[in-house]
Amino acid sequence: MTLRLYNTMTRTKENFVPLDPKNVRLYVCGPTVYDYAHIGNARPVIVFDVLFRLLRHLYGPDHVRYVRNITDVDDKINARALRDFPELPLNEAIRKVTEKTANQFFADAKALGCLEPTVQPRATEHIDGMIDMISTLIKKGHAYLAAGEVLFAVDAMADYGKLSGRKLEDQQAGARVAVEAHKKNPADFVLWKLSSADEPGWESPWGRGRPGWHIECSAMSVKYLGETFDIHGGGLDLIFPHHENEIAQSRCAHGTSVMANYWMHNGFLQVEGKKMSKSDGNFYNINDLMEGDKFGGQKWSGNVLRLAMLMTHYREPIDFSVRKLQEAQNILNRWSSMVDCFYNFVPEGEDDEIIRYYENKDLEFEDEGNEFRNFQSYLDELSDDLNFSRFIGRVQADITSINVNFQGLSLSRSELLKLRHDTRRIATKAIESFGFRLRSEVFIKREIIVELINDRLLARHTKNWKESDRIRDELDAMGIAIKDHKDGTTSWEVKR
RNA sequence: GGCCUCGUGGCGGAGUGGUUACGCAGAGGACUGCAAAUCCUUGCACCCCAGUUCGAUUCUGGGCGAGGCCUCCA
Repeated sequence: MTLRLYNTMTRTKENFVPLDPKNVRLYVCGPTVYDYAHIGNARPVIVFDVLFRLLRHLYGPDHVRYVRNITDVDDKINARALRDFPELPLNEAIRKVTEKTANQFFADAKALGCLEPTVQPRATEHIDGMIDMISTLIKKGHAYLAAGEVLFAVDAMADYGKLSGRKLEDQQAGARVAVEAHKKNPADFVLWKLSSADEPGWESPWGRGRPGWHIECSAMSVKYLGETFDIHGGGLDLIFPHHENEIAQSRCAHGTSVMANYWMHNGFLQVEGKKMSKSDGNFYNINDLMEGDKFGGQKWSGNVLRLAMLMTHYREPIDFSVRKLQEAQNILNRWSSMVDCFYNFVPEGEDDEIIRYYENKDLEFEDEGNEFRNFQSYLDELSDDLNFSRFIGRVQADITSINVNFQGLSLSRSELLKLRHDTRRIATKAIESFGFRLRSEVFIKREIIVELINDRLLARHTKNWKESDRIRDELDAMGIAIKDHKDGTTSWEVKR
């Protein structure tokens, strides 16, 4: 099955054909590091991680290049630096803010089960590239100097506004674009602006200044992906003006007809039915949800946040709610219990004093399975414009089928076991290779557990239910869940 | 005002010109010292109106409703 993606440029789903299958190239607009990432920021990070992983499966892990930038030059950063570190020199204060924020972002992305992009370039390390590009634009007549700014001239581009379906006249008709005297056209946007002594700045042919917002992505994408590449992604709000302006800059500078062949945009997020905003008190950082008890009075793992985010199709608006997180938690518990049926055994041997369940081994990507269950079918679900709901549905179906007898197939017992084994293994591989962790990581002395369970078996034998329940609670507090079976035995597993 | 997206059961969500996934939650049952887990059974829907059609939730038009962008907010 071919990969189909919704392309904002054409407003239709299209078959994905890479420019070079040996080098599939994806660019996604990353965060501006002035404050910790909120859960709205988490959506594109997770969505495009799924796309990245899918592309890696389809074209091979070494043939996909994913670039996500860090915007570390921005007036909001300056403001934050002045507020948080007034005693430091500005440059130092800015570095403190961006370092700390970027590191937290990396930690958040990792906790959400996302792979690291191939390259994570920082804007401040690409100022030269931006200056070169601006010079080219001036030389080609697409930009001009006015009142200390270098501005992009939208009138010098015939099809400006194609991505957003917006005509210049419409915007002027709306009269919402501020008219500034020095601009030839009110829609012209800044490529470079001069900095005062107390603002960060770099030397340039137009004086000491700093870049406009849009130019950085054009400069970094050409450096790492070339003049034309495959997919450009980001949030819905970036379509205009950010992506529109990126296209204008890149195409006019390089003289190309397209910047990227496919433009993908994720939908927005609400919290408990309302737009997330600081003033409404429903504003949450990713970290708040994982570390604190701010949302629904409990901590939510990156695993749960990831699934909750993917339960809704990436282009649809999503209502982020406690109820949704609880459902995601329930689903993951079910998935995990399936895994435990197979993986949750106590390794015997001399060095098993410490039990370690979670194995962080690399997953293999080759297809495997049988005529009923195979890994490819999971990829097929996602290949329809990242339809993760169908992926989830397939996991559920496969888990259910593990308990089915496959009647009518006249299988032998060993064939049946093999079929179940395959199903379980493939489902596990699918889930884990899309960023979820089903196995827990715990370190507990095994002998302690065994001792407690033996004590409890003794208590149950003498019908000392009070003591029995007390031991069960004690194990529970250690993160161990137990099950009593008909035959009088007790098994246990690590809680998640 | 301009442009764009979307309206499926209590909730999340597939999908389809006709027989209406799946999951969560709920109800009933099996099992259990009580639990947990698991299994079985089960109720509940396609925003409104008109059109096309033998037949529309699915196609077309209109309406209503929701959300987004047009303000360097993912």
